[in-house]
Amino acid sequence: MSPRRPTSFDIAELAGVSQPTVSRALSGHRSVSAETRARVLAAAAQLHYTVDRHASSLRSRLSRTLGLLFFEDPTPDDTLINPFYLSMLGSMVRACAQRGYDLLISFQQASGDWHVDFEDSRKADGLILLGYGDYLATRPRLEQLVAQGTQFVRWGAAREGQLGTTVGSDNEDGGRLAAEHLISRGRRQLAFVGTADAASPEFLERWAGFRKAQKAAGLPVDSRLTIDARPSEESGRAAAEQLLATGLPFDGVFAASDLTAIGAMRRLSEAGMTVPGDVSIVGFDDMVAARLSDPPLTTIAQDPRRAGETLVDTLIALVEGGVPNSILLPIRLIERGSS
Amino acid sequence: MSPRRPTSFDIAELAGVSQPTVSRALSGHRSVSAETRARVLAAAAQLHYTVDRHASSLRSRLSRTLGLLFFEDPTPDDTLINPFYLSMLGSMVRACAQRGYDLLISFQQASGDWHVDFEDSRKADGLILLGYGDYLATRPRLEQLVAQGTQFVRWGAAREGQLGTTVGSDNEDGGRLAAEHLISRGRRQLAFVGTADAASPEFLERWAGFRKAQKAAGLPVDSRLTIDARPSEESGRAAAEQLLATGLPFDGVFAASDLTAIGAMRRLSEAGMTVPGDVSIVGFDDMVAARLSDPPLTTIAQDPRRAGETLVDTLIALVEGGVPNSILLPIRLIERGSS
DNA sequence: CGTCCCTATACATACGTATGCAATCCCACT
DNA sequence: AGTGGGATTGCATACGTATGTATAGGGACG
Repeated sequence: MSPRRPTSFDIAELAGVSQPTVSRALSGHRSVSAETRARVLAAAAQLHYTVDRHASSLRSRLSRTLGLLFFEDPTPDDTLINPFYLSMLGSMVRACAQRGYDLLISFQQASGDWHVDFEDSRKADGLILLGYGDYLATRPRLEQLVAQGTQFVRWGAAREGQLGTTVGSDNEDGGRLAAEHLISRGRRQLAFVGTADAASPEFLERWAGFRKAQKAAGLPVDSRLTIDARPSEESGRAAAEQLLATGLPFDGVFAASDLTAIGAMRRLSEAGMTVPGDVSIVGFDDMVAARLSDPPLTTIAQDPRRAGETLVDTLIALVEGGVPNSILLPIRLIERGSS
Repeated sequence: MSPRRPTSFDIAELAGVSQPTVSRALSGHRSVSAETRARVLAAAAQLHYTVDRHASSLRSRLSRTLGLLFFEDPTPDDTLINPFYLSMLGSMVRACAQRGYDLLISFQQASGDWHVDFEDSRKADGLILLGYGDYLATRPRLEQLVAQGTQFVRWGAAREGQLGTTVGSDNEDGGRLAAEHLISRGRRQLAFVGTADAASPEFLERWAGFRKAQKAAGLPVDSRLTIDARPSEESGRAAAEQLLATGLPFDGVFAASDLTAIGAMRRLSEAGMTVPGDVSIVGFDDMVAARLSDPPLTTIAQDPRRAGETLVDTLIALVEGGVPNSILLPIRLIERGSS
């Protein structure tokens, strides 16, 4: 165990300058001559000096830390975080490290006091909000965040008149891609499986883009071919059941989530329909299981790496005084066997 | 934006005591009378006071933060973190929050300078090492950690003469469970698919437990029925191919990973074997795809929630001066259709 | 009634850095 | 040579908390 960790005073003495000069030299302040800076850096390297984050943060009132807040689903299933969020984690950590920031991770209930807690304890310079949505009930907390001057970026659907900065995938375009792909495969009677109400803005957008492209292609849209379903295999199976029960003909299905798609595909196969012979299926998410399903699932993929990087970059821009715009990330189609 | 954030001096004035008394009252120091403490707490609540983490850490030399270090695989695939590690994340965050700690997340290359960086910058009181293994080449860094007095806990195989504290699943028992399950299903000629060398200690243990149980049951062990494979579907398919090529009869397969199991199962089906008619298959991990495969995969499951909690609890015990033992977590069999 | 001890509180200070301001130096310009 | 100004550097201090030490108060005991 080392006797004592070196401070900027030790560096100062070794380099023959004052402590403030060390601080300025290390932070790249321009009023330090090149020669002095070099001497300071050499001394710092020699003693393995690192700035003490706590002292630095105390003085500068900046923590060089971003807070990553996962908001819990209403269903408090402990271990299951939205897999897409998890897949963003890697690139977020990396992007933070590159810019010299740390990433603090935290779970919050949308109804909790997180909006004051983070500001009060000064743990983070800015917040990344995952899964917070834009629900009316929780909007007051965002308003307080803005009032406090706390910087934050949300992942989600960018909409008019929204508070703060948003980064999200172009879900509507994803819906369009799905529709156009099915149409290009000669499909004419298209069904949508997934939630199409305002409580799930992302699903709603997928639905809207899908239906819009359908109309644009001059195809009829039958509202009885929109089936409500949640992102689970069971719900997908149930939705397929309902679809069959309508007695209506259909030859293409777009599911707003891969799990739903896989469940529906299973159920339709069991009912004697062949995939992609009788019906083409397109999912959404490109989760691991999509590649493994039988047939492999054609799906719409978001880019988690880019999403994470963009969130971090946007937040850092905000924290450092910029005024970045909300961003809509492109999305792409992955063609596999199910269509 | 509030004019100024309240400090312990503000609380002191409001409660009619001195600043040190506020500090002691809030930290639960016993030399503060119950009445005074109540007055301080009331004042703190009234002003929404929170301790400034930076000042507190600077003074006390404790950050109340744990560092979570993911070590990268040799293959630098950006977005893919070991899914099991990700599934532990939730419970780790929760456990930290419960104990009043924050969790800082970071990626490291095993060859990097992380071992000095974290100690020097005082960012965390202790480290959780995920994926660091116990490779000879990297052991010196662990030694330096110990020499510095840095507290850490590793996830992995607990072995004799190891540095520091380890938490891991009882992989050997997992292998035993797989073997006994297959045997209970009447299987007699058992194959192992996965890595059985020292570079992957966890896989090696699964293999060892599997073979040991086989011998204990009086079954013959044919080393030609141990096939090398990595955790991917392709590798599983290739392994099945090799297995068939041996010409040896087999009626049970234990794969050290679900992905391998699914790949092997596919390939064997294509080759005309029925599952579980001709051959029973057991995987390892219980990933989402295991439930979705056809037939659903019987598998050995680790408990990510408990794993995360145990890692955090152990590290906190260490940080707070305890001397916790290394821990081996139980593992369980999940029976599904593939066996 | 004095002494001692225990309890509860206040006083003083240190943690390590960043930054406003003053001081110095050197050079150019008049 | 005198003045001014830009470029560097040093001085002093503040950030907000935790803790060692001193102090005041109040019983208990002889």
